[in-house]
Amino acid sequence: MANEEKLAKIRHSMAHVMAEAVLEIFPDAQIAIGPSIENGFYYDFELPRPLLTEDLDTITEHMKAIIKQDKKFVRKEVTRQEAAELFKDQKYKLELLDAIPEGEAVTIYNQGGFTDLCRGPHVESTKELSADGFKLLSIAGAYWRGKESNPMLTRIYGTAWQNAKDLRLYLDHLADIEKRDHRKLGKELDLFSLHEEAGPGLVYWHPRGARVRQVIEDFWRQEHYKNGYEMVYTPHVGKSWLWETSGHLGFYKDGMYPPMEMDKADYYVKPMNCPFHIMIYQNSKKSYRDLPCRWAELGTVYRYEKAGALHGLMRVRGFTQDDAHLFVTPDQMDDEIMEVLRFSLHMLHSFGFNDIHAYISTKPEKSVGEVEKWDAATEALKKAVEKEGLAYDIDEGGGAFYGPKIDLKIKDAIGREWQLSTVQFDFNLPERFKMTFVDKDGVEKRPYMIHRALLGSIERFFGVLLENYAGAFPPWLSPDQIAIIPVGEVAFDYSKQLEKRLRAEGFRAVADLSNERMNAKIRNAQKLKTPYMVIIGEKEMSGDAVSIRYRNGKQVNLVSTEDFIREVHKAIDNKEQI
RNA sequence: GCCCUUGUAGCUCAGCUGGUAGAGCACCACCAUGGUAAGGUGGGGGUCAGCGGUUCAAAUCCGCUCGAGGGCUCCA
Repeated sequence: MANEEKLAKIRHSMAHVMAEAVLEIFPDAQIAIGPSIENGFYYDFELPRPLLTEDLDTITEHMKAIIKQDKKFVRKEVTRQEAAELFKDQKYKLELLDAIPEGEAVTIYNQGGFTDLCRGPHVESTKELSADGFKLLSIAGAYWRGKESNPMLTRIYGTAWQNAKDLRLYLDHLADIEKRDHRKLGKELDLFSLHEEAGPGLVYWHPRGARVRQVIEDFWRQEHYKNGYEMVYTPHVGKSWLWETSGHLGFYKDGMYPPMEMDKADYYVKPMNCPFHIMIYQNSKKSYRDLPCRWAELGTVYRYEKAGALHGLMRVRGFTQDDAHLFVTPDQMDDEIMEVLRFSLHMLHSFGFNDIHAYISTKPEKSVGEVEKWDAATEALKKAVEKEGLAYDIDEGGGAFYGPKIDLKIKDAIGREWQLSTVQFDFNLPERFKMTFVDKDGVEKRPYMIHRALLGSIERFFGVLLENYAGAFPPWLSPDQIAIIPVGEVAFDYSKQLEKRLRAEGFRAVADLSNERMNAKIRNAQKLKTPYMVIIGEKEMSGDAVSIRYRNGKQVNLVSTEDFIREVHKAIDNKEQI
């Protein structure tokens, strides 16, 4: 922790050094804000011209020179008038000064050639900064104070560490992230594609990607049946009545694809599945005996995401939610929430995610539904999280206007967090659709409605899996599980028969009978990250055996085919990574 | 939506300050029949994202549009 504080000081000080360097190069620059952030720092400027990547080199040179001068960071408390005088040419600083609450001390830091309005803290001197422990990474635009209506400033991002070695490690980490990029892997492994000419943000699943998706979906359905859910299918479009009733046309219209007119009615492509599930609920009068209803659907929805927000599979315009809605009586709520949470964890664990953190979001200022309901629901969420012994944070006031929620974030193989599961109460839709059930006392009451998605969306989840495994899926998920590689043409027939035999076992096996040398076939299977490559030559043919080459390069020769089949079954059944 | 960057063959990319396009991989054909990460030879394939402008001449310069990348904002 002390180390984190030290790094934060280094990074914040580095931001000041960068500001000084930028002012040396552009004396007329307006400086805005420059904090330390995770792994580094940034500073926002208003510059006389756009920055080029080459400028980063120049700025870096200036920064190194400043660092070597062993400049002291001197803190000083000043009056507002003094500060206003000091920053009279810096409009953003003056705005910041105005924003400091009356009565609070105004402090400045000076490092010789540069003074900044800043509350600190900083290192004592630039000699504590490492001239080769930092790197300027990128130039970006950022709104002044994060407001879309404000001017766009130029932000320079950098990373800074205590020494060159730590910087090296971090840059290696960045390279690792780049290698794992699901967009790149998706291309290399021939899993999916996007086609701008056919519509941005819409995903095309290739055969190899579709195989993985099938495995995920089959598993998902099977587990849902095991856990008391029913599957439903609902339409992809609905008349405006549906969206007016749900309220989407009122507050979410911009997020929806525009309407199609037919028979004098407007039809909208669904951005959510909920109203459709409610239609099923409304189809008959419900008794407390019918509840809880647990209805699940892999529902494909379309949303108009802003062009700038689209990102590979992670943020798209058409995606499939692994959705379910639970309609429950008030006294079923606690148990149902606990079950949902338990089930979520089970699913995440099944896919190899064991480092899970929960975030509970509570009632925001603007909300619908009675306070008692909010309290009861929030309490149910907390109890469930505590019962599962999950680490959790509470985001006070961070819930949606219609109900509190739990989000689960997992950590992937290289420590990045991804939000997958979400469990949300909804006090809005049951009201709007006037949903009821008849309770024991014969009185019509409102059911509680819970939305939940365990994997989030199939597209995004697939992207997370891809990055987590760096494309090397464990055998149970791998598009191809076994590549059969004949040494020469004499082994082609045998290889074909072996392919048949392995497929009969349920394995995704493919014999490579192409006009290539064995070396090239191994290389190709290796590039596709196929977990098992089995080599078939005369020795194997005569002994009903295979020689296994694992994708990690490990080699086991002349294993009996029966033993190999058992081994693969075991790995698949146990969802092992190899 | 905004800022910066960017758009050359299916993929990865080269093409200096303007003179009507190249490589490797992939694909096709032929030869080679091969024991653990690319065998050889030949061939086909591009209105240089689109539209407009400057110019004798534009992949190259300028403008607009569309898309992509990195950010910001947004993600009820």
